[in-house]
Amino acid sequence: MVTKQLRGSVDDADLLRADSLAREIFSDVANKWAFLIIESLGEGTLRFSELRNEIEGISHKMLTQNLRMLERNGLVERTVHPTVPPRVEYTLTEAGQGLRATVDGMCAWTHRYLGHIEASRRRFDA
Amino acid sequence: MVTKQLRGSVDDADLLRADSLAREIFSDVANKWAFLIIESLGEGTLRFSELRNEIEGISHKMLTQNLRMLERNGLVERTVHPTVPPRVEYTLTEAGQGLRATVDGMCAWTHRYLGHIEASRRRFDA
DNA sequence: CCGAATCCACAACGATACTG
DNA sequence: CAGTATCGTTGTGGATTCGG
Repeated sequence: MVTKQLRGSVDDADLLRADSLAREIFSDVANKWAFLIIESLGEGTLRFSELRNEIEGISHKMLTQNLRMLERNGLVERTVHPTVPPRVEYTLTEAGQGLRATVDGMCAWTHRYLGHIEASRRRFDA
Repeated sequence: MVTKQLRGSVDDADLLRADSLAREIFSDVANKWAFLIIESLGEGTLRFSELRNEIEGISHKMLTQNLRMLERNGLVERTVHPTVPPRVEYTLTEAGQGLRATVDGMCAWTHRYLGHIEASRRRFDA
């Protein structure tokens, strides 16, 4: 019983830890720049400057910041070619590929309901 | 030919408009609170206060703000019961249900790669 | 119970300049 | 070309209060 209680509390602690971690990951990854980066890298490896061109409106700073974050969470792999000028390439890891389906799903959803949403907005704004 | 040119430019304009709208929707919806709200409403209608309890750490303000935004975009329907005290219920529309799959996918992904991510973080932070 | 408005601390972001 | 650092501005988000 004591064992069970102990086991129980350990499991609870683990669950709590896992939950807070999950929440943290959610906060990191569920933002528009991260999604757009993943979407862009979905088709293959890209250089920093290529990403910058691909994703309209993203600043140098936001791109580096989000790439670091995605790298830290293991969604993106960064490889530096020690040439001159330097060449840095980014590619999705397996985990990153795993999220691609989600992001693609959201893109599809957006286009599917575009008209719907536009209409709803007009109604609401009146 | 003129017609074709005209048609062409109209289509281009439409595409541009659609793209910027899509981007706008992305900016609105691809944030953690919106996702957590959709996830919570996935199981059925909830009151404001129930949502507040369900979603740990969300402030009164963030909840109202995001609910308005989701309502404006037609993902959530808001129904007020004119009782006293007032009772306000939120429920997913068809469009909202459409996003549910995406959000669920992300939740599943998070739990699937939790260990992966934790390890990657430890590596990176060294 | 729900929502809107106010105030304010602090984080996000863009621009710029500098390094390898 | 890619990354870091700094600075100034804007905006976000929490706490609180008042109103329906």
